[in-house]
Amino acid sequence: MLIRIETGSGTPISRQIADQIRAQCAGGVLAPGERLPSVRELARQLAVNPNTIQHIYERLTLEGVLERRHGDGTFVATGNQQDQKAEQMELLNRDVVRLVERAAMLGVDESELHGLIEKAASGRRESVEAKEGQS
Amino acid sequence: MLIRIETGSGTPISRQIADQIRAQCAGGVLAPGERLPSVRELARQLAVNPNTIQHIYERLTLEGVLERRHGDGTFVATGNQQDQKAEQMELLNRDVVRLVERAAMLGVDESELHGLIEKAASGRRESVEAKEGQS
Amino acid sequence: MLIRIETGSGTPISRQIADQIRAQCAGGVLAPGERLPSVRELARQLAVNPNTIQHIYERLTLEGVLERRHGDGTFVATGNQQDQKAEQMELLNRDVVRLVERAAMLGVDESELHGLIEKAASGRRESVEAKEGQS
Amino acid sequence: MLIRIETGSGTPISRQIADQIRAQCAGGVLAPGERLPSVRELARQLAVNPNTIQHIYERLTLEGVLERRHGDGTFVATGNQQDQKAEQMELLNRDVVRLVERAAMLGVDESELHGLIEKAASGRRESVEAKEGQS
DNA sequence: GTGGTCTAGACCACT
DNA sequence: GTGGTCTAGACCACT
Repeated sequence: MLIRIETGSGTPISRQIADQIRAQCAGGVLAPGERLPSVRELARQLAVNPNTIQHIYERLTLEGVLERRHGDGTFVATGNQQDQKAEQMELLNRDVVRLVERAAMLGVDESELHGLIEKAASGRRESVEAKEGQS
Repeated sequence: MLIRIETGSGTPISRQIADQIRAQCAGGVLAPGERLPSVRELARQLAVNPNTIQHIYERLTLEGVLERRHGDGTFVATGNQQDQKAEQMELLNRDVVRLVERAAMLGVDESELHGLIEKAASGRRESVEAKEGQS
Repeated sequence: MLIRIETGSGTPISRQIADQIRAQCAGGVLAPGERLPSVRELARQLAVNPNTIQHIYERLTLEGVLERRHGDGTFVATGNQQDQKAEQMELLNRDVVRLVERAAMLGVDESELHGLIEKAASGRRESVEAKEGQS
Repeated sequence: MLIRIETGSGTPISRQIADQIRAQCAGGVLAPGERLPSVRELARQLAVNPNTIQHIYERLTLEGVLERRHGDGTFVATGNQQDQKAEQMELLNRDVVRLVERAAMLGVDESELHGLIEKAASGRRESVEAKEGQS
């Protein structure tokens, strides 16, 4: 599983991780029924405390995004992907609206904003390709 | 001064307000030397506790964004607009990068994202025009 | 707030506490909008770790039973009491069915079970009266 | 042997099964010396992992509820039925007390609770008669 | 080996 | 003073 943490961004790491798992489940990057890394394993990978991951998995389970099987593991919940995707799209759009407003306040117009998006998207593509080249 | 508060968005209102004042000062929507509403007046406008505005003004003064003149009022600080704008642009860009990543995880590609931006921008234009028509 | 913990019953204390708060909110013993003890205060009262209470309050907030206001306190959520009561009644009834089955396996018939209920209910009444007499 | 498993009730299935065997041995539904189904047979009947049954039989043997005869089978232990019944009755009563408290918190009084018990008991009788009719 | 509960304690953000 | 996040680590239950 690919999770990126940005430290010192103000957003708590647990929220960053949860948001990314939620998005990947809703978007299908993580398929329904797929097994997630164990609490300890993901904690090791991301170099965070196992309790933090435990907390995130627990929360996402309550939300219906994940399913936990005691003594077995944690899995992407099956069913209602449609609803989850719709909800995530709504949240994404809300953030787009906020971004546009902040940009306007800074005197950044729409075309400049499209430019920033483009640059970020191409930067992301390169970074993903680099990762894939590694493995 | 135009500030929009989004309740229930997770982001504390004091941070929402401070971020918007910072952006408007950096972007020139609020010009250097311009007088801001009094603590009480802004609190009334936004329907928040005056203490909250008091703390925001204090903090932004420490950051060098605002200037308080005892017995007179609070003003946009003069000078170093350039630095502030650069800093705000960096923060904006960081959020753009995050947005692009979240979109990608949701299976939303770059062109769809441009579409969302466009819709939000035109929505914003209409809402601003409506407000201007009122006053 | 009146919470009773039974140690050594197999049921984790966090579940015992959460169940009782849920029932009291659904039943109206705790009224909508009412302030709950702070995390630290309830932890002290019940002699459990504050983290345990934090966890319980967080979970009940996600469930929509409570509402937390940062820097202010924790409150009984307003609205949908009806649904909550119905849900709690269903859970209670499920436990009644289980109890009846276990009793049957032990060779305890319905009338004996009614006797046990009666004794427990009168025991509870006395204990509550004693508590009220104290204060 | 009649065992009912309720999935998704929070209580682990191994505990549900063990509790029911214990209750039936204590209550005499399973008589002292009576042969239990083999590990594999019971696992097949209940559609659970044979390992789970294996552990349950082991544990109940340690508790003195069952007796395993190598190369022969598993049997209800002889003797000390009295003690077992007393212990089970105590556990049942403890659950009755808890039920009464939860009901009280929900605003359900004693007479309503008797009604729920009655309904559950008559529902159980019907279901048992139906099963007996089948075989 | 997997998840579940609980304690202990630090540091931060908000009103 | 209130809630929010995070680390560290113990012990238990389930497969």
